[in-house]
Amino acid sequence: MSAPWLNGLNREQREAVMHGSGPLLVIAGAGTGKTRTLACRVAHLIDQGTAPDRILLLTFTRRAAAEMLTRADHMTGLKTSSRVWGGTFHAVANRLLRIYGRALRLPTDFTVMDQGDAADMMNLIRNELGLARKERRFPRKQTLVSIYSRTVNARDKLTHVLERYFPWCQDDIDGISEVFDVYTRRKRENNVLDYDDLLLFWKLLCEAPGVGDAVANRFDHVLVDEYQDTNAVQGDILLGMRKHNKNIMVVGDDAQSIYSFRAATIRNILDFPEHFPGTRVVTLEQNYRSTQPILAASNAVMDQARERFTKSLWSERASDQKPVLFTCLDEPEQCTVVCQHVIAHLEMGTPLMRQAVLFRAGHHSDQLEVELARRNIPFHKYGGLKFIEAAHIKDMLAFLRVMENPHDEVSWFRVLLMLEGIGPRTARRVMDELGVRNRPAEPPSAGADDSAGNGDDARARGFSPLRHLIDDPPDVPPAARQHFEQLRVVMAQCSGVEAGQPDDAESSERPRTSGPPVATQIGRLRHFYDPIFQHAYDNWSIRVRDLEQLEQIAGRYRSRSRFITDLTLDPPTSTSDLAGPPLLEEDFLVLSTIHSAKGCEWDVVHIIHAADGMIPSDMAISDEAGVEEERRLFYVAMTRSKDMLYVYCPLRYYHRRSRMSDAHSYAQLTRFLPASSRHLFEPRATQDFEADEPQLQPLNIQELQKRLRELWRE
DNA sequence: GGCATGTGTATTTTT
DNA sequence: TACACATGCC
Repeated sequence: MSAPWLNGLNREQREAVMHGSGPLLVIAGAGTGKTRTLACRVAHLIDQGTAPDRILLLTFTRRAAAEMLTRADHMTGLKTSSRVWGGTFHAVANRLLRIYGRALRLPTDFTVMDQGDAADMMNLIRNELGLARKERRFPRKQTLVSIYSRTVNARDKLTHVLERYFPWCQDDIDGISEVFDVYTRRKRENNVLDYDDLLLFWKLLCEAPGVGDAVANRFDHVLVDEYQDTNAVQGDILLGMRKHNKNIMVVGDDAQSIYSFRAATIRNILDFPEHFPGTRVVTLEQNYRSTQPILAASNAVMDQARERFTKSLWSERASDQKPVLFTCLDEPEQCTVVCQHVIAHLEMGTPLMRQAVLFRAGHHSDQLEVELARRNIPFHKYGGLKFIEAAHIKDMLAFLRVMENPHDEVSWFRVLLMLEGIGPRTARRVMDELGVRNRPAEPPSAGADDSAGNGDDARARGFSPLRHLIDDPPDVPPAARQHFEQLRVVMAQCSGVEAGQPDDAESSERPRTSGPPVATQIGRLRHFYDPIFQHAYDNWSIRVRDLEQLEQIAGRYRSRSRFITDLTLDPPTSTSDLAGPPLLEEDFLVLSTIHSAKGCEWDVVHIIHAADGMIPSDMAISDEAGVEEERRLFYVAMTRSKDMLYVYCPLRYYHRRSRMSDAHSYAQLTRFLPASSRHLFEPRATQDFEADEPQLQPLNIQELQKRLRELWRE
């Protein structure tokens, strides 16, 4: 009675898939068929009679969830996957809170702030409190968000977070906690949630008497992928979701934990068996992805790790080809050689899409991108600066956000500052006159059983800053008047709030339900925005394409609310996402940060900038844990490769201070490839290199040997 | 009060 | 290189 999709699984995979009830921990090394196992598990559960909508599949990206569910559909031959609750923690939190949020006195029509919005709000508060004009430099907005986020996600004390991760901010602790205090309140006043709130409120939801059980009981099975990269709050959420029903499966690999900067903690996976007594542990060790020499080199990197789960990955994929360690003179040479190798593999039959160039930081590929463009090699870049972070996209979204949530101060501020003749002062006054912050407070929840919550709408209704703008616009300086009037008109058109309409309860606070389709709204807004845009940005002719793309994406949505939320929770990761599925004949090389490459695989992988200071990043080497994470990062990069791995290290970096200067410094090969593991690689370099800089090679080896000795002394 | 311009500085990874 | 902040002019 073995289902067809069980054929071809190995013993351990089958054990995980067929697991009955109760907690299951799958330690899945790189390339051991983790995705397949999860997909099979979903198929199996559905086949055994579990209703698809009673399965919760938590993944790291929406794409990962979609892929697994599609695979599950193929196995069962059913089209049920769309009913499974699949997605990231944040996306699922958003969905649940819109259904159950009322129990926490959380209005269900909140909007979600991304990190940029959160930073802007921090900045507003920072200025309001007069902290920007201190004699000493107060932490920047982005730093404030990082501190806040870590404190929340790690469930840590501010003092400890500052001491450990932001020691240079310790003197400002009073100001920081004041900012956070206002920030927390302001988010409620503005009816917005940040990323951290989504998790935090989900956790609170689980703990709320009555509703907590209702939320948990909604699911018969909870499955979690990439469990090594979850944080303390996410750990709590799972505990809360499985208080009674213990059907939970988590899959992860401690050797691939690379998100500690987002407060992810390895403790979740290590302590899982204690949190869920009776856990069955299954370890997947057969690697189906990489050739044996690639695996040997990767394992050698992890063998030097300070602590780890012992597992020994093995592969049946024999090969004579060791990974190539290519020593380049400098970065321009690295670009040249990478391009040559990419073309060579293409000519030998590996399409560009089956090849990837991986790097530590988004800007590490800057020079390569220029070179690829020069050679007409098409590529798509993942990670790094995203579409959604571009100023003109944020501008356009600010219009939509204001209409969606007229209490969103950050977006109002952004919108008003776009108008010529309006600066921070006037913007503040206009917002005050519109009553942006005067959102009627949610009435106290009558208690646990009040989840159906009703009747509290009356207080929230009857008043909207948007209606105020349309019916009774505040006065603005003469220079801004015409512009402001145009804004008023376009907002009225797009929001569906007609001037002079009676203040009827259905439409006054919730104009969002009416109005033209989102794409039409964007089109109209662009009429208003285009002149502003062209004035504000020198390179507007390039950026205008982004606005067109935004309009195009909007065409897929009926609801403005969904459009904004999706864009915030699942932003397009590369230009490819924007164009929809690529044409069949279209081939492109993948450029990706290592973080964004998680879970992916390619036939040929090129890791560039394998130099100390790049991998590990200079920013991360101040403490031991940081270096260890960089090591795992390098390991993740190496194990993405199936057939052929190139590791490149430029030996010389130019300082681009001035064009005339040829100042440069010498780099060391990454410390993760000490002399002792060098035999696992095939060394290559350009011929002229040794003649050019003969003294470099011995110098490096000495230094590396010194580090190796230090390792032993530990 | 807005805005253009100049100066100093810090610079990873992402939901 | 971009951003935060100061300065000085309208």
